[in-house]
Amino acid sequence: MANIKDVARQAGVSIGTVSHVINNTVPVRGVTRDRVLEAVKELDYHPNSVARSLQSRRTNTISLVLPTTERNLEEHSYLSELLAGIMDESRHHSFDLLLSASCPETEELSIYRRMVRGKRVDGCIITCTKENDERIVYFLEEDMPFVAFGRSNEEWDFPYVDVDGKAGVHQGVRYLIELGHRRIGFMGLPSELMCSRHRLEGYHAALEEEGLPFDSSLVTEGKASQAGGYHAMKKLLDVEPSPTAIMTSSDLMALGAMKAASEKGLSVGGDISIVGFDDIQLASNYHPPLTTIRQPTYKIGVMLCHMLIQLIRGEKLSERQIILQPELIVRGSCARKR
Amino acid sequence: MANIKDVARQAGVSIGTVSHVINNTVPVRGVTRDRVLEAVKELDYHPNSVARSLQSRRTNTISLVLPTTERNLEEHSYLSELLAGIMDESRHHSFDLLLSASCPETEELSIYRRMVRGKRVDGCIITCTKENDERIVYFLEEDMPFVAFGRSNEEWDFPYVDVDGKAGVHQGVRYLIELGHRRIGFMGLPSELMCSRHRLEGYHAALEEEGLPFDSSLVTEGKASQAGGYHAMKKLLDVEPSPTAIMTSSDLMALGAMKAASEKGLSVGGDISIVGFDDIQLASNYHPPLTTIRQPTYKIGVMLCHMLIQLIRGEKLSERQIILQPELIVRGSCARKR
DNA sequence: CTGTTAGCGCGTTCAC
DNA sequence: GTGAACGCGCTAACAG
Repeated sequence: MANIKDVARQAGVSIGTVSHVINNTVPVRGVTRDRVLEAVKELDYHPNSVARSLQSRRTNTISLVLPTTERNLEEHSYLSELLAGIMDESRHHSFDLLLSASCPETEELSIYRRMVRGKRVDGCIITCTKENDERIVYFLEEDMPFVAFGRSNEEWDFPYVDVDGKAGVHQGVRYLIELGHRRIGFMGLPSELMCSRHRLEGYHAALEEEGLPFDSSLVTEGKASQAGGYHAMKKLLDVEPSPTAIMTSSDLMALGAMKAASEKGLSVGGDISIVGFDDIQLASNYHPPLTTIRQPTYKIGVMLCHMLIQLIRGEKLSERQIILQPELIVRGSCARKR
Repeated sequence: MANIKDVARQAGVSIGTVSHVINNTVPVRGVTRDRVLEAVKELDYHPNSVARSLQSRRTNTISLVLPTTERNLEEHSYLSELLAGIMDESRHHSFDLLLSASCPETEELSIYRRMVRGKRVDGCIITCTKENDERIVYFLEEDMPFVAFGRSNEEWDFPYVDVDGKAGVHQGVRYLIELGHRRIGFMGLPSELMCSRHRLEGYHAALEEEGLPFDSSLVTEGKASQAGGYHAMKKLLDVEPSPTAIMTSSDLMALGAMKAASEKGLSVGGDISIVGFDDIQLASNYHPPLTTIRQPTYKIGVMLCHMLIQLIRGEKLSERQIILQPELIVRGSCARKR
C-alpha cells in the first residue's frame, strides 16, 4: 500500500512537497502540484490517518458512551434519533464516531481512562447524567473536551444540552388536570439520574399549582423500558383508589403501561389516560396514538456534536449551557375524566 | 501527559524495559518490574494508542457502516439489538467500534476508502447487502477483513451471517393459510436488497405449495419503516377483493400496517391478520401482540463481530457462511379466517 | 535480563 | 518553491 514516500518518488519530488500539496499548507508551483496529484491518483494514495494523528495529536474522532446496565439498549429509546443527529453532524465536520457502552461488569471510568489517556479520541459525549457524576469530574480534571446530554451539580460549570424536564412534566400533568383528573400517577426513572429529579419536580409543581394532594403511593421508580412501565403500571393499578391518569417519564414506559392497562381491561384514552415523554417515532403510530412530551432528540444530537467539535477546535461556545423547552403533543391516549 | 519516556526516567530504566513490562513481551526482573509499575501508577501512565497503532499496524477498531437513505435510523429497527450484540462482543475482545452512516449526498464507497486505505480500522461489518454489492467487491479487492449481515451474489465467497428469509416468510404464509386465509398480501422491501428477494421467494413458495394463485396486486414494495408499512397497507386495502391477511417483511412495517388497518375500522387479529418479521422488543408488547418471524438479532451481532475479529487475527473461521433459521412466534395479531 | 536504536508514516521547521 | 531532517510515542530487533 502506497505511502507518502512512494508518492514522492513517483512524482519525483520530496516528501515535504507531497505533504504540502495534499494539505494545502504552502503554495506549490502548478506543474509540481499536478505531478504530485497525478501520482496520488495513480497509486490510489490515502494518507495514513494513524500516522497523521500521531503527528498532529488529533484523532478527529469523538466518542459517545452509553451507560448500560443491561445487555441491550432498549432503555435508550431516543438512541436512534440521537445517534442520527450526532452522526450527521460529525460527518459534516469529518469527524468519526467511536461508540462504546459501559458494561455492568467493569468499572465505568476505566473505559473513559483508556479513551482519554490513551488519546483515542478528541472529545466525548455522555448521556444519562447523575448527581456528582464521576465522569464529569474526570473529564474536568483531565481537561478533556466533552459535552453532556443532561445537567449535573449546579455549581459545576460544564457544557451541556438538556431538556427542561420539569416544565415538560408540569405541562403534561396540568393537561391531565385540565381534563378533570384528580388522581394522577407518576412513573419516575431511577433516582440517581438527574432527569429523574427534574421530572419529579414537575409533577410536584403541577400538583401544588392546582392544589392537589401528593400521594406517594402514586409514584413509582423504574427503568425507561417497556418492562419498567409495565411493572410500574401494575403496581399503580393496585392502589386504592387507583389513578385515572398516568404521567410517565418515557414513551417506552408509556407503551408498557398501556399494555398493563389493556390487560386489566382498561381502554387507554378512555378509562385511563397516559402521557409519554420523548415522542419517539412510534408514539404517533401507536394505537391509540400517544399523547406525549416532545424532546427534539435529533436536534439535540446535532447540537451536542456541534458544541463538542467547537470545543475541540478551541472555539468559543456561544452558549455553554442549553436548556430546551419540550412541547406537549396531544394525541389519543388521554381523555376527559368520566 | 506522561509518555513512556517519562516513565522510564522516573523508574530509572530504559524505555525498552518499560515497554517490556507493560506488554509482558519479555520477562523482567521482579525489582525492576516493580519500579516500572510504580512509576506507571505515579504518573498515571497510559500508552498512547495512536502510537501503538502506528507501530503495530493494528487499530483494534472495527467499523460498522449503516447504509442510510434518510436522516434517521428508523428503518434499521433491529439496530439497537444488533449494536448491543456487536458492542458486547467487541468489548469482550478489547476492540472499539467506529460507527458511520453513509449519507445520501456523498458517494457511498468514499467513506469505505477513507477507512480502508487510511488504515482507520482493522475490519468492517456491513448490513443490508445487495446484489453486485460494490462494498463487497471493494473489500475483496483491497483484501480488507469484513463480514456481512446478509448474502450477495452466490458465486462470491465471503463471510456472512444471514437469516433464511425465504424459510421465514414461507412459515408465516403457511401459518396464515392454515388459518384459512386465501387472499394473502405480501409487503416486500426495496428490491435491490438481497433479503427482499429471499422473502419474496418464500411468499411464492408458500403459495405454490398450497396451490394458491399469485396475484401481483397483492404484493407491495417499500421501506422497512412504519410509514412504509402504513402506505403499503393503504394500497393493499384498496384492492378488490381485499386480502384478509398480510405477511410483512419487518415488524415496523407490520406496526404501520396495523395502524392503517385500525384506521379503516378493521380489528387486527380479528378482521385482518398480520405477521411481522424480526421480533423486535416492541412486538411482544404491542396491542395486539404481534405474531412474527423471529430473527436472533442480538446473537447475529455477536456472531458477526466474533467472526470479524477472528478474521482480523488471521484465525480460521469454523464456518464462513452461516444461515440461521428464523422461528415463527405466534401471538395475537392473526386469527382464523371468518 | 536490560539498554540502544531503527523505523512505523506523516507534518513541519529550516535551510537552500 | 522545494527538500532534508527531526520528532510524534511506541515496539521490536539486536547488543551488551
